[in-house]
Formats: sequence, structure tokens, C-alpha cells
Amino acid sequence: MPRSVSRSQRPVTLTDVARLAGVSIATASKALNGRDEVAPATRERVLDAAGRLSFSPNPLARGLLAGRTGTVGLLTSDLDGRFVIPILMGAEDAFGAGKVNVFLCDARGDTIREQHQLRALLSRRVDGMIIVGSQTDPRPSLGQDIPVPVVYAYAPSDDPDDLSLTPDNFSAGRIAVEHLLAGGRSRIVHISGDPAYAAAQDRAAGVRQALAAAGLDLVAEVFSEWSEGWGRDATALLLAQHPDVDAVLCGSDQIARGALDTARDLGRAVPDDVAVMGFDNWEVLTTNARPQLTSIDANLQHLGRVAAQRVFAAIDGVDTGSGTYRLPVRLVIRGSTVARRE
Amino acid sequence: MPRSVSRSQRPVTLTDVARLAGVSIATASKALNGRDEVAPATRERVLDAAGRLSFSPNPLARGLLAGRTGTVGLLTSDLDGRFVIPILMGAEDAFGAGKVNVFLCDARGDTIREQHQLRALLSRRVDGMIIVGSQTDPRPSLGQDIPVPVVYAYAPSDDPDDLSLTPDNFSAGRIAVEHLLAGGRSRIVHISGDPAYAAAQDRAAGVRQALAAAGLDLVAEVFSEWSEGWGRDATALLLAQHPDVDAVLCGSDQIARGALDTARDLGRAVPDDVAVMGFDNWEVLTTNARPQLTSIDANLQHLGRVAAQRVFAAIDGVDTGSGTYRLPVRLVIRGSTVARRE
DNA sequence: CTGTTAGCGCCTTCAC
DNA sequence: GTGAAGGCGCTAACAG
Repeated sequence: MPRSVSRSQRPVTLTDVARLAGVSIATASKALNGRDEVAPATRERVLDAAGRLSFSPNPLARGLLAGRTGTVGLLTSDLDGRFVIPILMGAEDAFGAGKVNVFLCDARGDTIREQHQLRALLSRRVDGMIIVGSQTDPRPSLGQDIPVPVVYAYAPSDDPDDLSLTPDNFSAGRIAVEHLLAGGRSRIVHISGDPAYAAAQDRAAGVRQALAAAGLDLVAEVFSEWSEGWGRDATALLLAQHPDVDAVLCGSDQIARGALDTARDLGRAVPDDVAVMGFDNWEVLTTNARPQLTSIDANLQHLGRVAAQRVFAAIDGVDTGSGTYRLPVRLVIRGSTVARRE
Repeated sequence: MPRSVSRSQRPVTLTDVARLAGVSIATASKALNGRDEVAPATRERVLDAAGRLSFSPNPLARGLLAGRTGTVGLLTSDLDGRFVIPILMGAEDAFGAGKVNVFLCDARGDTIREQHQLRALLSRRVDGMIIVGSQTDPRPSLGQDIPVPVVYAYAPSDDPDDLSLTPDNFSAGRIAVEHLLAGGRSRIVHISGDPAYAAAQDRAAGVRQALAAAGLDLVAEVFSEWSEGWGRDATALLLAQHPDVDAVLCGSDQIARGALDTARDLGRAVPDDVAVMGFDNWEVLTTNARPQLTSIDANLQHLGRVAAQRVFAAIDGVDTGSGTYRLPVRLVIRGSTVARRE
């Protein structure tokens, strides 16, 4: 006969440990929390008892007393999780797995729903919050009357009194151009996505500035949407108009995949005749391309780690400042810009 | 001079509400919880007071007493979040946003880390857990001695006493073949990924069974890895060996993208000369392909919703059974298998 | 060094 | 119909 499922077993409490160790619960508490007002032998007994009962303190009781829950809310509108997962991982790293846990809520890009989730998180008494957006355009602030520290990640807040962390897209554009220039390219076209996106504008500004610094101009700059199809069409158009182009800088890896397709269709060798670059370093797109796609990585995991550290610091009362910080990005060189040595 | 940030304001408690309403905290509690042992007029006063203080009960205190926290743990090993995000969304839908919140933990595919996160979640007294894997192969059970209900999603547990929900990959293979047959295809090759994956084997079995039912055989079946590169190479090889092939069924959208590339390179028109299909319905790959890629969607959001419902039911003491349930998948038809009408 | 006491915020008997 | 008292599990004061 199967013994009753453990589902019914009452969780072991500090009282159980204390009883087994033959001490009071206060002493047991001190011993387990490493306070030094307890005799080594006693501590030994308590730790042993806790071990054999596999005791773990109830964070609810602890939090009730401390006024802290050891939880953080991650509120996202990033529907496909492309940004939020690395940020979550960075946050877990920074918090130290186990010490802090993360409530993940998806607002589905809906303001009403976001407010709802926000309330839910606050009523759970999270110690802090990270708000993740799906694009780098400023988003409406949640306001200053939130009783816990808030950090905006990826999408900055439109209120300079908030603290926001976002990738440095201006530098991203600059770094991309410098890489192309270093490879001997000089006749560069820039194919980007929706011009309404701050990411598109910021990168474009970085691109133009880096070219200007080298005394050059873009051969052409076009915007439309973040899709492979647009990458294909735009590349065909621009290569026809400007046959001597030697580099196609694309506003996203998706656009770049389209550019690679068209270059191939037209018999332009990549990278020998023309270099192609993307942004985002979305692995599924970059490493499966032929040739593999050079891209700019936004270091999102690092961004998540920093966001978590800031929240953490703010919880501890440290003033972490405000304003929008642009975090460094990273060039990832692959075969689409640099020829393999034979 | 800026007034002190609201950060310092103590959260409002039931005591505050009771004082404002001029009743005892017991009465306030009853009024707010809709117990009928309280006079309508009194209830009104209490609700009003709670409203103007924007009181929300402290879930820690409530959970401490009730033994329930209204939280669920989602423990994932799905590094890129492709599966876990739809499952999270489904779970949120099923739980009802706000009533239940989800702790998301990433085990990074590491057993040690998983154990660690598991302990953390249990010590937080989650009411239930959903374990999400990154492939459909059975994974080691977490065991039966977990004091809360556990449901395995995507990756089933290897213990039949656990409850597991996973996509029906056998039917997926069958449905794919039936779609190709319905379109008049009969000379089909199957290019799949790593044969060590249950997903590859299950789909292949479904494929063969559906073909056998139609009195047909696969022209060829090859396995290697889940990459575009393999899709390109395998397609080139098979089309050379079997020039009369009229359909390339691929084990993933990535492989299918490679197949489309090769078909194009070889001047085979898709879908007129040859149809191409993938699995997973990964939008970024399917909708950007040319032509757009027909695929099989695993209905992960639905799977997440069901998983959450099961956890929910089990929390309420309903026996939700055990074993591995294979949930229906869905055919998504696009241009790579069906010609547009001109 | 150890144990007793009080209380975190809430809910639930049980008197009144 | 209402309020006083006890306790959920834990920690921080204090006494001993």
C-alpha cells in the first residue's frame, strides 16, 4: 500500500528544528543565521537538526517581519521574448540565484494590462521592478509614485527622472561603419527598417557621423520595415542604381538576410564583391546565413545584469541616479564582411 | 523643494483601514473578504476607507496563514525562450492575470542549477510548478516527493507517475504528409535533424505511417542536425539523386529555409516544381521566406494554458491524472506548398 | 551564551 | 453584527 503522498506533509518549521536540537526557537534562529551569540557546539547541533529535517526558512514569515520579500518584478511587453530572456538571465546572475526570485509578467503591449500587472506586482510587495520594452523608443513613464525602485531596460522611460538602460545604438552605427572602413570598404549603402523607430534613427546617425569623420558620405540610405523581404527588395534596387557599392549595412539581421539573398541572386560575391552587415546578432539568423553574418550584439544579458544591480542597489537605499544610460554594444565579426583566408 | 519620494511611505495595512472606517480590524477583514456577518452600512464604510487608502492586503501575511501563496514556479531549461514565452503567456491566461503570479527561473540546462532553483521555489512556497524543457525527449523526473503539484510541459518526465504535456509530433508528421498528398505530391523526401531527438523520430514515424496508409513510401529520409546549412546540403544531394522529387518535408523551419535556398539555387520552382514544408512555425523564419513557408504549429500557448489549468486543478485537490499527454498540433498553410491563384 | 517576549499583517474562532 | 484574542513562522529586543 502506497504511503500517503508527501503532498500532505506539513513543511518543517523552525520550531521543529529547535525541538530536535533541544534549544529554543530563538537560539535556533540565531544559529542558522550565523549570528555569533551562540556557542559553537549549540550551533553544530542546530545545523545538524536543520540538515536532517531539510529545513528551509519560510520567506513569507521572514519577509513579513523584514518588510522585504526578496522578489523582483520583470514586466515586459516583449512579445517574442527575444530581449526579455537574456535580461532575465542577467538579472538572475546579478541577484544570485535563490536569494532573489523574479516574477515575470507579460503585458502584451497593452497599457491597461500593464497597469493591471503593475498593481498585481505591487500588491505582492516586490522589492523592485524592471520594465522591459520591445523597442528602444522612449515609453511612457509609470510615474514617480511607485513605492519601490524601478529600472527601465531596453525601452527607456520618457521621464528623465526615471533610470533607463538601453543599448547605445548611436555607437552601434559608428562601430559598424568603422569595421567596414577598416576592411577597405568606402561605398556603403544603409538599408534600415521603420524610420519611426529610435533604433533606426540612432544607428543611422552613428553611421553618418562615422562616415563623415572619415571624410565620406553614404551612397544611399533607405528606410521601410524590419523584414527580409524589404532587405531583398532594397538591395536589388540599390545595387542596380549604384553598381559600385562595396558594402550593404543593414538595420537588422532580418534585413541583412534579405540582402545576402539578393546579392547571391545577382551573382555578387559576399564578402569579396560586397560586404553585408546586420544588427542584433540574432543567432538563428546570423550563424545560419551563408556566409555567416557579421552583426552588432546589444549585450542584453549584460544590460539585464546591470539593471538588476541598479535595482538591487536602490533597494538597499543607494541612490542610483536617473536618466537614460546607453550601454556599450559589441561587434561580432563573421564571414559576411571578412573573407576567409584560404 | 521636492517632497520626499514616496519610496519611504509605509504600505497601508488593514489596521489603517479599520481605523479610518472606525471599526476593528476583524470587522474590516470580514467586510473586505465579503463575509456576510457584517452589516451592509459597515461594509460600505470599510470598502470606502480601503478605496481611498488604496489598500491591498499583504500576500505574505495572508499566505503565512493560509498556507497558500498564489504563486506558481515556471522552471525552464529553454535557453532562447522560444518555447517558454508562449507557455508563460498561456499560463497567465489560465491563471487569470493578477490572481496568480509566475516565478520564472532559468536552469540553463544545468541539473545542479535546476535543483537549486527548485529548492528556491519550494522554499518560497509556490503552490505548484510547471517544468519546461527545450526538447521533447523525456527528461529525468524531479521525483514524487515534491510537496506541490508539478506538470511537465514540452519535455515530458521519464516517470509515468508524473503528468506531462507535450506536442503530438507523431500526428504532426502525419498531418504534414496528408497535406502534401492532398496537394497532389507523391514523391516525398524527409530531411530531419538530429536523430537522437524524440521529435525527429516521432515525426518521422508519423510521416511513414501516413505514407504507408496511402500505399506510398518515402523517396528518401535523412537525419543530421537542425540547421539551415544541413537543409541546403541535404536538399542538393537528394534532388540530384532523385530528380523527380515533388516535395521536401523538413524536420524544422530552419532546415526548410535551407531547402528553399537550394531549390532556388537549382532553379526548382516552389511550390510548382517542388513543395517545401517545415515544423515549428517559427514566425521569423516562416513568414520571411520566399515563398512563405508552410509549417506545423505546436500550439504552445494552448499547451501552456492546459498545463496551468492542470496545476490549478491539482492545487484545488482535483486528481489530474498522470502520464504523458500529446496535445494536438495545427497545420499552417502558406505559399511553399500551395500555389497562389493568379 | 540562552530563553522569554513581542510583534510583523492578516484571518478565524469565539465571546459579547 | 461586532470586537477581542490567538496564531501562522520568524526575528529582534531584552532578561536571565
